[in-house]
Amino acid sequence: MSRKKMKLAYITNDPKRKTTYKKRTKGLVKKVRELTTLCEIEACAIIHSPDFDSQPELRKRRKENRQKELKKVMFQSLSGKGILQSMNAMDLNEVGLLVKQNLKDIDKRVRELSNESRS
Amino acid sequence: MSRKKMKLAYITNDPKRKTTYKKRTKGLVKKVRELTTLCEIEACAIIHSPDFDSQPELRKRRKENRQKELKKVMFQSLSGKGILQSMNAMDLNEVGLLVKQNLKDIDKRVRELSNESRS
DNA sequence: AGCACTATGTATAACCT
DNA sequence: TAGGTTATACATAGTGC
Repeated sequence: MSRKKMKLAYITNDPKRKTTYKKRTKGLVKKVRELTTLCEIEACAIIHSPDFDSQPELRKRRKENRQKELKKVMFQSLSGKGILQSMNAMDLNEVGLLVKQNLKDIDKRVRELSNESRS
Repeated sequence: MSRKKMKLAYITNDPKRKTTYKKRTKGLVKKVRELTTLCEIEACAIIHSPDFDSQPELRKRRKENRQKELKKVMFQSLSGKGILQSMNAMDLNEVGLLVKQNLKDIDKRVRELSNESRS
């Protein structure tokens, strides 16, 4: 978006990608800030920063081994068929209630079992 | 950012705010899409859409009653002292591991208590 | 309400240091 | 590699249907 039009595809060149990542992340954060300010809503961006410090293989393994739970819950489920759709359908509170309910259920189970133990 | 410069403050005018919300949300989603594509990273934006369909009072109560757990965990904790800082410090995986660990601990407790009950 | 337009402000890719 | 500059592409506030 500046001196040249640029294809919207993965930037294979490492330094270039890193630069773009930094610049665009900064811009994105600013946009989120503005949106929250202008409309007084809650919003945040969750960005999984690229792992430039390790070898490609290790990078890959890390990527696979980590980011399981939250990624699944927040990224895939919420973004589902694309971020746009998810944005419209997504309600932060709804997800919060779901999580809370899960924890409540588990906690309840714990308490019930505790009582069983004592009786 | 177009015909006039606009102050970066809450837009009190409802229709205007709604329009801005829609336009900017769309733009934000596009930015997220581009970032994930260009850098092949995982990223998503979580936006709590404004509640225009209810009365101001109801709106307020809803806002208070809902969005507890996830908002706290994701928005306040992660964004902490500001989104910018959180962006830099934030690692999706780290949070995921935290959540996972919590669930694991609870599950472990449940299993232990189950054994106690049986013995 | 929602779309299309467009003048203008903003973000940023390529450079440069 | 990081930070600053600039030409250009993009986002969007205001507007009119």
